[in-house]
Amino acid sequence: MARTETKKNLDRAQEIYLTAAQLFVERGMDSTSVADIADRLKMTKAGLYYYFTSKQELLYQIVTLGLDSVKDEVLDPARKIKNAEQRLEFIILNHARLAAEGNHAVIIVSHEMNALSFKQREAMLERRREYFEFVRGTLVELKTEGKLRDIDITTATFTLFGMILWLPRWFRPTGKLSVKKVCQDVCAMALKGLLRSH
Amino acid sequence: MARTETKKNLDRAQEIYLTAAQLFVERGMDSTSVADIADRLKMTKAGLYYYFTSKQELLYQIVTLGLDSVKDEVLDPARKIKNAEQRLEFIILNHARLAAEGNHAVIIVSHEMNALSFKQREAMLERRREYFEFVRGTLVELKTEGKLRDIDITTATFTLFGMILWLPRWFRPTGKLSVKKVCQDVCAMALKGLLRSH
DNA sequence: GAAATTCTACCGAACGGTAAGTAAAAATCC
DNA sequence: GGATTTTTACTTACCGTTCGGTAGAATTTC
Repeated sequence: MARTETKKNLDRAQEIYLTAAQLFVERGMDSTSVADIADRLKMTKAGLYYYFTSKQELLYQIVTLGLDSVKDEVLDPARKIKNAEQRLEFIILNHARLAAEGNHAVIIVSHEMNALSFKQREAMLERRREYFEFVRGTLVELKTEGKLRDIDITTATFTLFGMILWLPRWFRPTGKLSVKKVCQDVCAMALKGLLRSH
Repeated sequence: MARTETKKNLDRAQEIYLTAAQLFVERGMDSTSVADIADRLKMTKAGLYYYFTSKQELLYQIVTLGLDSVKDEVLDPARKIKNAEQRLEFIILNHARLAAEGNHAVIIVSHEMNALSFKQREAMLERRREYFEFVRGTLVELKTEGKLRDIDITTATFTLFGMILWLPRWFRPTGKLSVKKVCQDVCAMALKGLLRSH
């Protein structure tokens, strides 16, 4: 009756979340019906509801997955880097990599959130804010070191995110540009835009 | 019965398009029902259908409005600027201004297009492509002049658009940052990121 | 009074979600 | 270790609501 969190169950749940995430990125959440998700997984709509209680909760699970990815692969490792300039470079390169590789759950975090409940949205915004403040803090450090150009730090932080988060909109890993090359270029452009030349 | 394009009619139609555009930006197109648009305009759903034949066509009208704005206020004036560096600065400053001021029709152009028909989408993508190629061409010019940094030009163009088009996601003109200041900062950051220092 | 504009009242389709049922696997009992 | 019970992982069939869209009447404008 109620769902128990066995290992196998978690694997299947993740598979479902990732498939849904892919569809949400492809066509948007509102244009993706629960039946569409079921079709791609070759099961029925009702079968899906064994794994989540509402479409809203499904979205929340996906968003959580995306936030976990950024935490594990960008935020936590970056915290260990003392030097602010090196840290900034690490953040840009690795967040850009996640975005360029087409990690659907990560991509959704910067998109759909109107569909979440108030509490869910607050929880998610808080985690996002934590990450934002960490990056902004790195820029503040660089400012006190005299390395940052003379532009508003908040504007700089948001605009940096714009450069990174725009990647999934145009970049396809199948083209002639590699993920690595494109991340390096975005990183170079961002760093030159942010830091004084010396 | 059928709609004639009188002057007054056009004014009212534009008012309706802009109100719809605002709602589409606020909540997304799929989450905005035609009845929602009618409510904000203090009329009924059926009354709205006097001005367009389908929700799809309404979106297309809005997208056309947005593309016209960019053409009139960015593309056409920029074509008259001979110097590539000055032209690039003009493009960034003015496109950023449109985005930061909250021109809803302009904002939609970079968002919703899955909802369009194939023909509509092609027509709109063609106009967008024209603008993209113009900006890219400016970067190519700067490259031949030896002024551009050593990064892939396509990546540079898309990333520049990311910086500009991300603006509406975070910036609100009511805060302590002015539209002018934020556009100048974004422009400075972009130019430093793109051009060699001399 | 004719044309332009907006309303009332409704339709059919699609959607999110649920109730009831079930085959197969797993766990429990003796 | 064979029989019995329980749980897992779904399915079929359906419900209530909302949505885009329409026909035709009513109202407003000139």
